[in-house]
Amino acid sequence: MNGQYRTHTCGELREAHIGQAAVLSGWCETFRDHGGVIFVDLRDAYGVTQLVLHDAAQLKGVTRETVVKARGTVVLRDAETVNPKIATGTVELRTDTVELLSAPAAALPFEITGSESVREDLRLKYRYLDLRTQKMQANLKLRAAVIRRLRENMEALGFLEVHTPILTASSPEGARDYLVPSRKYKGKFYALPQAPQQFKQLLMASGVDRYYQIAPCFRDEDARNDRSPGEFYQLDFEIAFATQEDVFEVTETVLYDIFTAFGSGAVTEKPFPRIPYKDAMLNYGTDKPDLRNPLLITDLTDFFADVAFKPFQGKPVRAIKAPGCAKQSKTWFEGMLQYALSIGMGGLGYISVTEDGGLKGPIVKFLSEEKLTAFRAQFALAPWDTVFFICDRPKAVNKLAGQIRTELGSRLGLIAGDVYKFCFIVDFPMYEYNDETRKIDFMHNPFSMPQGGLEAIQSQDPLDVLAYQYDIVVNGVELSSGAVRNNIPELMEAAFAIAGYSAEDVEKRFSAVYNAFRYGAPPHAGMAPGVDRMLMLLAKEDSIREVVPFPMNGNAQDLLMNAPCEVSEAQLREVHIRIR
RNA sequence: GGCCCGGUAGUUCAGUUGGUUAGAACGCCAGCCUGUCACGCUGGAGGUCGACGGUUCGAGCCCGUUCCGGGUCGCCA
Repeated sequence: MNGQYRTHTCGELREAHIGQAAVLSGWCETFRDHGGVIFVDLRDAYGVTQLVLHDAAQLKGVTRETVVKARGTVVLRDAETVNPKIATGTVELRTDTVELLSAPAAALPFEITGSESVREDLRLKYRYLDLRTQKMQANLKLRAAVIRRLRENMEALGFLEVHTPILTASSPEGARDYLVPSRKYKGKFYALPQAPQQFKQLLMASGVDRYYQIAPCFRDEDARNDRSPGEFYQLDFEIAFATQEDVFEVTETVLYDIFTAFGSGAVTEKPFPRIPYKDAMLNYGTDKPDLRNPLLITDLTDFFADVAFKPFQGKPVRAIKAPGCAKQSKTWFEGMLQYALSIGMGGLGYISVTEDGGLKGPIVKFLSEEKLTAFRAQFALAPWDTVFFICDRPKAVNKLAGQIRTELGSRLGLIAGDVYKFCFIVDFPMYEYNDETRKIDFMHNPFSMPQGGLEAIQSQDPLDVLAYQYDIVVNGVELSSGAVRNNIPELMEAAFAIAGYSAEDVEKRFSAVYNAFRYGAPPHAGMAPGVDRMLMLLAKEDSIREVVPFPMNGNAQDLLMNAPCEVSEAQLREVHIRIR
């Protein structure tokens, strides 16, 4: 520090500095004017120091959040006036001169220390004020530290960082693209990449062995609490000559390290559980299960097949045992029923175990003695247990059971807070049936390698073909999809043919990758965990916007910079666009 | 794009069955105060109740339209 603006930061002074002359610069956070003595909390990025003045004239023109330079002497505070809440609380700066370094700050649109409870659009419009809070400063620092550590991890594992283009070609599949009009080529457009997917596959064909990048991704889709509109960052990586397990090993190593280093809770020990998609849908009712929730879903379709209970006849039935739940009040059960109705269920049946071990509930009388015995045995029922039943159309029953499982978990307080439960979901189906178009579509990534290769594509029912396609999930949040890629042009043609694409379509739509793979492409696989979602989990934030420095609002507007905005006629003319 | 909820002071909110001059807290302004740290005390300013239209003797409140915000579903290969 050159001493012109400061000799110390506002977080630095301690008892060792007593008696020294010091110069501090920062924002005036609060004033406490006692007439004869005035206290000012001076804040900078490193902390807060109390200034003591004896003449109000020294503060002429100084308002809250005005930036000033204070010159004075470090003095010890009396024992009874020590402030244990701040690191500098045993000392203060007896201030001789105060000099304005900014214009006097205008009246604030909201109180900075209370910004968390302010309307989000107002916080975003004045983001530079919002970012002054301790919490947002901490989130900025966390973001930098996590990204630095991600890089360190990937470098240590031998990955090569490669930057791929931001201005590239529109891709026909997937999310809506952000388009950029071309000036030199009338009627043509660049697009911002939804992900560097094709580039990283081209890098594999280029002889790069292990690629990674903290990659910006752009998608013109509507926002969610865990989904930024417009743009977000992924830890994108791809490995040549790799199997699914090779990718898992990297993912486990990096995520375990990051969540252990920056999280506040136990992290799943390696190896993370691998759960087949089909099992996840059956046992948890979702492909992104929250494993903190101990409740499991059981398939009781066969059990009820010969039971004369009308609502369950001819439909799949799922059950969830909630230990001790029968002790809940009637109101509690009412609340669960209301929730079930709100998600479109017809009702929510259940059987409870009474204190003396008896079974009660409207369904009991439809079950024979043998059935009841089998029921008790299957669920190892104890007094006060409750088993809930979910019955619906085959398309809906798993999802509904999953929602009931989640709701029961949270209403019964079964979700532990300080723990990160990871799992891989594996063996996703390659295709799914689209009810609307009555066609077979790719379920996830069309570039995934079908399990069983060409033979499976040619001989199996397409809806039975699995892909080397996987997700990494933590606490019910999907961090990323990934896949072993299809690197054989002939197999790509066959896989696309099932979804209704001709070889010409494939060559036209994905010409770069398709052509590259004709000249020798190694087998490869990869993944791309979302950085913003990681940060959201690590910072324990409910909204992804809390960990993004300058996020757009939910309607994809930048309220600070006023984007999107109109542009001049001249600009439009240059890029051959007329607005109608 | 569908559905649900909301819009009252700079901010966060209250506002009863439609009824006198629309309130509180914090912030802001002025004054007082020599040990506070969310300082305290006294006083003051600050409102097109999102907008437009309607019902009514009378609308912050009821109805319609519209704008804006939030959530959710669609969407996110």
